[in-house]
Amino acid sequence: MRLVNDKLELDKRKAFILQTVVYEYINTAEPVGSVTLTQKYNLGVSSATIRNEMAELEAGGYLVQPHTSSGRIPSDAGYRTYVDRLMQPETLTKDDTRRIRDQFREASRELSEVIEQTTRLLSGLSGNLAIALAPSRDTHAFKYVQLIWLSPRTALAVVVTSAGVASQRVFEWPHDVAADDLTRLSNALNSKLSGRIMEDVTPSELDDIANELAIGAGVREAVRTAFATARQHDEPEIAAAGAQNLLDQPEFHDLRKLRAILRIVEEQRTLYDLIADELNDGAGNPSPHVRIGHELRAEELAECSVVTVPYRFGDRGVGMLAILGPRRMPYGRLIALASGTARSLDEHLNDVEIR
Amino acid sequence: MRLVNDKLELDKRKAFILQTVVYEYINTAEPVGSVTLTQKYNLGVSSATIRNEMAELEAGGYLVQPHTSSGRIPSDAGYRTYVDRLMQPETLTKDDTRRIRDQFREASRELSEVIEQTTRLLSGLSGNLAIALAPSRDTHAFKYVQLIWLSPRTALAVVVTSAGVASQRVFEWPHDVAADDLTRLSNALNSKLSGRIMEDVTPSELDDIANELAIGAGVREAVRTAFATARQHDEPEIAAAGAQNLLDQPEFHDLRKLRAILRIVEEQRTLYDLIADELNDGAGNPSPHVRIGHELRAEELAECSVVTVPYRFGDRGVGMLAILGPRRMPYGRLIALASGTARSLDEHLNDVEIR
DNA sequence: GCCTGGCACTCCCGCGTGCCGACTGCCAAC
DNA sequence: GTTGGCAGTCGGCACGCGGGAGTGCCAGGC
Repeated sequence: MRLVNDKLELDKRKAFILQTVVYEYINTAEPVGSVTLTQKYNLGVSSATIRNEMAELEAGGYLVQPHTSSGRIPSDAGYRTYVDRLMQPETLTKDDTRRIRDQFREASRELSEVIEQTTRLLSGLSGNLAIALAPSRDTHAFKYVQLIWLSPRTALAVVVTSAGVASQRVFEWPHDVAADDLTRLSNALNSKLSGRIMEDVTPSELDDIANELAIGAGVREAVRTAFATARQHDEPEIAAAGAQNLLDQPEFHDLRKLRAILRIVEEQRTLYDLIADELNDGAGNPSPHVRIGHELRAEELAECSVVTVPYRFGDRGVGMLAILGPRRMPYGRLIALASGTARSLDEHLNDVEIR
Repeated sequence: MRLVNDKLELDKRKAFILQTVVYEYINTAEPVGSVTLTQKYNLGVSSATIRNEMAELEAGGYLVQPHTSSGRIPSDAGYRTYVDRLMQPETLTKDDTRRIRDQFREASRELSEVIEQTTRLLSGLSGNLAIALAPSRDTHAFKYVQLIWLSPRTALAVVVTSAGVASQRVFEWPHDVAADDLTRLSNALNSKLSGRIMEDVTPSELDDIANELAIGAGVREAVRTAFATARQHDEPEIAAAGAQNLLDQPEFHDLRKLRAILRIVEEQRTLYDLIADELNDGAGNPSPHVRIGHELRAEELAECSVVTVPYRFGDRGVGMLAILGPRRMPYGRLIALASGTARSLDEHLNDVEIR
C-alpha cells in the first residue's frame, strides 16, 4: 500500500476493483463481496486476492463495510474517485435524444412553465428527482414598459423583459394623472432603456427620465416599484419534479430520509440553497458537476448525490439544472442526460427570448 | 334492529356510540373496542351492552372489524353518517384566524402565486395535503390588450384580464406592419371589449373589429391567437402542497399508498380530475363538501377523504380549495379551515382583481 | 325485554431462538 | 504475490410461544 499525499495511490488492479464494486453496487443496491466480483467479472485472480485488495481499499477510505462480514459498499471518496477517474463517460441514446427534442419542440414560451416542463422531462428520463432554477431576473434584458391608464387615479404598469412579462401591477394615486403623461413617460423609458440589463438600470436613472418630462412624484414612484418588482421576486423561480421516483430506491424506504427529501422539495428556499452554491462557478464553467454525500453539507442528504449543470439565457443569465438521487446513482447516464437537456434548454430559450 | 330504506335507523345510543367510535379512531388511529369506550366515555351501560350495539352497527354497515377479535373502525358509511349528522361543527380558533389573516395580508397579487401560497398556508394549518384550483380563465373579464411594435415584422401582444396578464406572445409576419396600425387596433379592441367575460368574446367578433379598420389578415390572426392563449392554458392552473405531512399518518407508511398519492400530486391532470367534479355543483352551492373513501371513485384513494370548498373570483369565476388526507381526518376542523381560508381568498382576490 | 358478568375463543404482535447463508480475515503452502 | 481452506462473525428469516386485547355467546338478574 503506497500512500501519496495522504491518499492511497491506486494501482491498476485496485482501480479496476473499485470501479467494479461501484458499478455493481449501483446496479444491485447490495453490498459487493469478493466472490460475486470474481464470478461476474473476469479478474484473473481468486477471491482471496480480491479480499486482500478490498481490505486495502477499505483502509484507504474508498470502501466501507456496513457491518462485519458483509460485502463492501463505496464511501464518498470511493464514489468521488469513480466519478472523477474511473467511470466511462456516456452519451445519450437515440431514444433519449428524441424524447428531449420532442419535448422542447412543443414546450411553452413562458420561462416559468419551461422550467417546470423541463423538470418533468428530466425526472422522467433520469428516474430521479429533477430540479431547475431559472436565471435571475436581474440578468434579463429590459424590453418594454407600458403604463396603462385605467382611470384618472389608477393605472396598470406592465414591464416586459427578454424573458417576457416580468411585472404587472395596478397603481393608485391620490390625485389625477393624465393619460398623456403616462404615454409620454412610457415612450421615453422605452427609447432610453431598451436592451439594457435589468440590474444595470438604477432607480435614480428612472427618476431622471421622469423628471425630464416633469412627471409627478407619484408616477415616478410607481415606475420605480414596477421596475423593482420586475427584477426581484420574493422567491427564486425554481421547480422540482419526480419525488415519487425516489420511492423506488431502497435507500428511501426509510421514512425519515424520505421526509427530509420531501421537505427540501416543498420548501423553495432549501431547494435553492441546495444548488445555489454551484451558480457562482457555473458561469465560468459550463460543464456538469457532481456532489456526493457529505459534500452536500447536509446531514439528511448524506446518502444522496446531486448532478448540476448550468445553462445560459441571454447575455448574462445563468440558470441551473440538477438531478438529485441516491448516492448510488448511474452517474454517467445522469450526467449525459442533464447535459443534453441543458443544451436543448439553451437552444429553446434562445428561440423564445424576446429580442 | 329496524331497517328504514334498507338502512339501519340509528337510535340515540347507537348514534352516540358511532360518533364516539369515529371520534376515538380519528384521534388514536387504533381500532376501538367496547372496553375502551366504556372506560373513556360515560355511557352508563356495560361493555357487554356496547358489544351488542357495535355488532348491530357492524351489521348495519357503519363499522368494520379489521380482523376477528379486534376493535372496530368506521366504514365509509360510518364516516358519512358522522360527517352528515353526528359531528359537532367547529369554528376557527383565534390563532388560525390570525394566521390566515396574516398570510393574506402579505400575499402576492398574481393569481398563480396566490394559489400556491394558499396551498402552503392550508397544508400547514391542516397538517394534510392542500390543493387549490384557480378559476378558469374563460371566466375572467377582459381588460386590456396591447400590440407592441418591436420591428417592422415582429410585435409583442399582451392581453390583460381581471386576473392580470394572461397572455404574452411575440408574433412574426412575412410582411411589414405599421406601428400605427397596431396602436389603432389595440385602441379599438380596448374600447369595444373592455369588461367583457373572456369566453363571450368570439373570434369572429375580433375579426370584425380588425376588418373595420382594414387591418391585414396576419395581424388579425395574431389577435385571435393572443385571445385564445389568454383564455385557455395547456393545463388547468392548480397547485398542491404538504405531501410530507401525510408521512406522519400511519396509513401512509405503506409505500404503495404513498406512491399513489405522490403520483396524483405530481400529475396536474389527475389532481384536476380529483376535484373537478365538484366544480359544477360548486357554483350554485358555496358550502364545503366532503367525499370519503370509495366516494372518490379511485381505488388508490380508498383510504382517503377530500374536503372541497369553492371560492369566487369576479362575476362568474369559481375556483376550488381542497384538503386531501386519510379518511381518519378531523373533519370538523378541516371544514372550518377550508371555509375560512376560502373566505379570505375570496376577499383577497377581490382586492387584487383589476377593475 | 333489556342489561350484565363471566367465559371460551380468536387473532395480532412482539420476542426469543436457532439455523442458514454470505462474507471476511487469517494462515500455511505454493 | 497468490491461493485454497477454515474458523468466525453477522444479518435475516422462519418458527413457536405467550401475552393482550377484544369479541360473541349465554345464563342469570332487574
